[in-house]
Amino acid sequence: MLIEPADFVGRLQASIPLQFGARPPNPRQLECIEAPLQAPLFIVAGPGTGKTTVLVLRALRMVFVEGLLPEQLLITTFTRKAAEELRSRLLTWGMQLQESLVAQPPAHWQAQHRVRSNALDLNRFVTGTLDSVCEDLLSRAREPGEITPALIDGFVADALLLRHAVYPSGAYADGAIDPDLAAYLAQFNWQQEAPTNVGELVKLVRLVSDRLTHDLADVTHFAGSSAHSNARHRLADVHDRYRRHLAAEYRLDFSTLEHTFFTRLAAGRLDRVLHGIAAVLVDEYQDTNPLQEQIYFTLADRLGASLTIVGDDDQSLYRFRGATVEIFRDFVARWTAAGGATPSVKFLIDNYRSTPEIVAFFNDFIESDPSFAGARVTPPKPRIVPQRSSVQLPVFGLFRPTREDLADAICGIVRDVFRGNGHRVVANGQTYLIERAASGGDVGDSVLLSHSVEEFKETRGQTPPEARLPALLRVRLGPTINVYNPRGRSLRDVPEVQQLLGLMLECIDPDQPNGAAGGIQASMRLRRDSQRYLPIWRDAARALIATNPEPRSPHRLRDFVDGWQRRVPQSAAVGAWPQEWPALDLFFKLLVWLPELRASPEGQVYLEAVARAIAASATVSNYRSMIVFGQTPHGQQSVSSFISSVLQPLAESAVDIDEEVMPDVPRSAFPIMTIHQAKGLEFPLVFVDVGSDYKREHPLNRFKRHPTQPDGVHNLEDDLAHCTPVGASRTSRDGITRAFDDLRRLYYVAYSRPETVLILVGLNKCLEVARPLPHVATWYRQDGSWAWLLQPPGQRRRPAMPNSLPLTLI
DNA sequence: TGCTTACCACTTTTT
DNA sequence: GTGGTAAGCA
Repeated sequence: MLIEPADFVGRLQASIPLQFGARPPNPRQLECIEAPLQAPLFIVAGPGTGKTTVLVLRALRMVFVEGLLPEQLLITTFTRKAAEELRSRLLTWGMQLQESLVAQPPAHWQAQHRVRSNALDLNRFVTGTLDSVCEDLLSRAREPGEITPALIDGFVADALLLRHAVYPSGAYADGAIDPDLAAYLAQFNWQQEAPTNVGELVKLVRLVSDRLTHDLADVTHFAGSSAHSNARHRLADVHDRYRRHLAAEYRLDFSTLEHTFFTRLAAGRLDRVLHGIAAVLVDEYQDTNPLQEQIYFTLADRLGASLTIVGDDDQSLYRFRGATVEIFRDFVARWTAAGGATPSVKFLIDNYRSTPEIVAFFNDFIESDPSFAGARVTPPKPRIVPQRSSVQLPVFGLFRPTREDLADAICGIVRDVFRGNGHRVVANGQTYLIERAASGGDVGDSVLLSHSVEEFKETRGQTPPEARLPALLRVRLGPTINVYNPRGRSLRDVPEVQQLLGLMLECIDPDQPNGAAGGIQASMRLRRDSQRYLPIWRDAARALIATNPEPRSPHRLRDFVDGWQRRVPQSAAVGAWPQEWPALDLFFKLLVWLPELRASPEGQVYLEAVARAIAASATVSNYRSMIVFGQTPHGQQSVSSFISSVLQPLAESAVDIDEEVMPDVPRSAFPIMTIHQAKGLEFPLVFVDVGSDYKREHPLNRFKRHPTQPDGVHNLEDDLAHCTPVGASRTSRDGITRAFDDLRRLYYVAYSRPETVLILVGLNKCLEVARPLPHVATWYRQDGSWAWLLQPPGQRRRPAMPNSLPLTLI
């Protein structure tokens, strides 16, 4: 024992004082940190209660007090980002503890303690997402002569699924999808539409196949069901072919990675690499799937490892990828049924993030529909207890007649708060002042959370796309305040990216001497999106060239492009045009004329995505994204190769942006994010969009506010219920009810993000009583009744306005 | 209250 | 393109 149990907390406070706001861990947190290792520990932790902190401190206690080595701890979480955060805290706090031991050795220490403490290698904690840990351990468990399976990404996996399973099975033949299969799969598609092309077919087959794996389904049983018998047999065949192909080629996709890990683990083939693991700690357990649960159970069982589970059933958001909140909800029962010792259950309910008003709001929200109670851990975690003191600001509601008015109002608040002296609100005879933090508050302290961050609604007719709230904010806040919404627009639609891509295209593939547009491009058979976008990009480039942008020396943009088109060097110092030129180099040279793209945070995200697309093509294209000189076949083919392998995917929106490029959202820009992205984050000022899109009660948008039918994913769960062990626990609540549960959890996450100010925003329509717009976010219940509208006893007439608003309208 | 016509809306997330 | 709700009118 390096540290006496009683000394541990003291040293924590001394060495990591800021974490608890110079306050010792509260008694509940301490109980979780110190709970004995023998029994599994199940922690239900509400938002802002420091659950990751507790997990990290429990891990450190295991090392410094219980005497485990870092390499004996396996700690997993759900996303890469969370995993990085966890690891960084383990390292920094662990090192601070180590330093405190050097500076002030405990009284009982002898020489051996110092040696042991110095020998502790905190880098050897086994941490990561479960997938990354599985991958790592599988490759370490490799026997001599055995081939290490390679992990493939979703794009490659789908290509293999199509080629080696869907086609050979006959599910798609003579240009048509097996009608039985299409009819069966329709129920799992959103809006219940049958797949009409191979792309949609693969997506749905992937959905079912992955789910069969995640749910540990009995595939024979699945195929043998009487309903949709043909389709099920076909699907089981596709599933089987795909998995056999992957196995034969030593490849793993994400679900087979976990499954392979599980089977080898159960067969004892991983005992060598897992030897010594004494504790397994899992964060975000509410998003665990059945296969992952069995991995954890088997790990704990085979290794006799101590199990610590942390999560919040009310914050489970990942059903679409197999997350099964029931596994968390029923953990105690499932664990004991599997033969485990009775777990110790702890609740963390002290919230250090939000003001009492905000905590009361989300507490009331989660309890506002009695039908949700059955979705929660029993007994449910108690109401969250606010620990911050009030700053005398209620939760606000900002509702306006039109989207434009709403955008204006939001902009006014953001400007007043971050560029002015604060925003003053008079409501209910009171004056409230919303101010930025005295020490360096900036726009990045606020955020707009929305179901979708898309800036434009694609309308199918000829009408121009309609601007959504994020687009209106971008225009109204600019140019003084930038918006940070890199996911709001497809790369191909961003004006600056269009200029860049157009310039590249103009350089490598100029018009023919006779004036025909894009010589080589014109000769290629391009798909529809490319035919549409390539000319748009060229136009954007020409318009930019025409403005003669800075810098104009040593040469103008026009001269640069002209030089490239004629393949004549600009500088006399360079003799002839090189035999081949890397496209990436052209890309970087052109950036000189695109300062916006280089300077803005969004621009950097876009640039990274385009650069990655070019680099990726270098690995698949024959020309390695080189542009070859001359009117030769190679010269032409290198250009057409670039167009088809780089520009075509960009035109088809097949290139994803990666926000990890920006480790932190820039402080000076106004961030807009989906609620999913905001999970785990906190902001002083949060706008939650509860209804900027809904002009009327319309059936086509009910699914995102008050569903009338289950979503595809709920139907899939129902359909597979009979052939998977976890099935019955899911279907104890029917599909439509689970759809409501999901919406409630989504807005619970949104409402628990703010530290100081929460403002619900939407159109006036949201508050109408005469023509109601049912929405879970505005506290409508599943049965259609409205928690904001109380019927006074004895009165027959409904009130004209909601009369039980838990927020202050501004 | 019943009928006709105008209007509106058709995701999101990750390993 | 489609299909249902809102709103106007009798």
